[in-house]
Amino acid sequence: MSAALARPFYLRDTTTIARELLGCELVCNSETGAASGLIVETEAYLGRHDPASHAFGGRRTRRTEILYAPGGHAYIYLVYGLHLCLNLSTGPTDTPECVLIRALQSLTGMPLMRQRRQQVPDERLAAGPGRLCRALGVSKEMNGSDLTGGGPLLVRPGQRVTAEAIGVSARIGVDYAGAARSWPLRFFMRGNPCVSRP
DNA sequence: TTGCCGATTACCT
DNA sequence: GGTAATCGGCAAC
Repeated sequence: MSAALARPFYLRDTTTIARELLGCELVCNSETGAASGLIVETEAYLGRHDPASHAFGGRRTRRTEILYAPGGHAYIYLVYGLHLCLNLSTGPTDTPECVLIRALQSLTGMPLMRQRRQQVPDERLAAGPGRLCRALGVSKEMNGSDLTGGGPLLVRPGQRVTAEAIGVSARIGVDYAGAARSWPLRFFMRGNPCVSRP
């Protein structure tokens, strides 16, 4: 079993990290049990200069504060009053960028994931940002936790993914962001059935 | 303090 | 295809 990705991994270019996270294993040790999956879909959010980012224009509030810390922390927030989204912060201090984890291929803890989710095929257990938080047992109390050691969340190196195997598209659900709505910042494993949508 | 709206999902026709 | 659910963040008043 390989060790968690360490700080230097997270201090680099956000788009590069979003690509390299594909094929890595995301592990969540919640109070109700552990589960993990291969990351098969991500999106990059480029902070100050990205109208789709919560930190656009350098916006700094209680919610976004963690993004200004060094990369390698969890940024977890509630959307639509119902669902949590899990992001991994990236870049050095004062660079409020992050990568949204959009889908996993479940790997360990599958009975628990099935129990946490409604009756769905295994491929759909974590096929979406809200779904994967539910399946893994991610909670908002995990917001701000350090991904590089000691916390409930961590990422391990996993499968090697070639450039040809990576699909690229515009991000999902950011139609409000003007021209940024079409920026090619969504990355996914081509042909993987666990991606949130084709 | 008010009011709008969202980095979604499930279920409806 | 359409939309209800549900509430915290945030900007404006």
